[in-house]
Amino acid sequence: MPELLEVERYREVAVTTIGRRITSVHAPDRWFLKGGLDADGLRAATVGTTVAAVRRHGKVLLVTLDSEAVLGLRFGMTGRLVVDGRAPIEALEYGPAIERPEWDRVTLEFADGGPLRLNDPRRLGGVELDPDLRRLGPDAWGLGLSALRRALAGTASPVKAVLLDQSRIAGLGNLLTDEILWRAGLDPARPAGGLTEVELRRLQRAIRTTLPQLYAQGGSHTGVLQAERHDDGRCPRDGAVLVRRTIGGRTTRSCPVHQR
DNA sequence: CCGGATGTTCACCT
DNA sequence: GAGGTGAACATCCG
Repeated sequence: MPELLEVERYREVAVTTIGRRITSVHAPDRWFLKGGLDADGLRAATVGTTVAAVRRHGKVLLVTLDSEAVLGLRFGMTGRLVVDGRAPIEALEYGPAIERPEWDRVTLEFADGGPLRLNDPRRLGGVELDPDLRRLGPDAWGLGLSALRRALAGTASPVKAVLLDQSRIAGLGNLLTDEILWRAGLDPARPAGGLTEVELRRLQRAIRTTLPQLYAQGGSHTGVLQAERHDDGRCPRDGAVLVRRTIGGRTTRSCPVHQR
């Protein structure tokens, strides 16, 4: 999905639906509804209610209704949010530039204003009623040192795999994780539980500074490593040819010189 | 034509 | 039990 920076932009446009009453729901794709939810159940839980709050945890957008039901919206890799015809992100980095109506997986229509649509070509996202937030770790934005220490403790898994694990820390995806580890000067394959206190501080600082900076620049793909994500890509810091590996199931690029 | 791409989940191994 | 791998979802792009 979009990583937490992109979902944060979705949140900003979604808050404009607060106070608006839902008049109808379209959910033609059964597969997109998660946790045993079907279109009738979604309709019963939402139609006639008013949007009371919109917030984000990790990569999940949470729409709270005045019935106290909560809709959890996930965007997979290619999910777009469109509200009142406004798409905060027109084209995702790895998604199609165009938008087709048949890719609208869930649509909420309101008594006033245009609809909220989740448009997802690849159907990797989903919508859930009352998602279990206990399955998510603390949000990566503003993550403190003690929370990071807790998240990494007690596992020999590669630090990158742990940063990607949404139940440990919520919000980081593949691009952000590579960028953060590059900035922290840490090898993504290092066992998470084996970091020294000094390294933990470096990592926490990289998380704390990278997220607002890339957010201000326009998203997860605006890191300095992004332009070098190809064969023969070189480290922007010291010029070494970047190493490409699979860690945590994802393509990982890192500098063999300064990431140790 | 083939392989891979900001993600999650699950079955199946080791 | 902890981790890792591959498949599935479906489309676009180089």
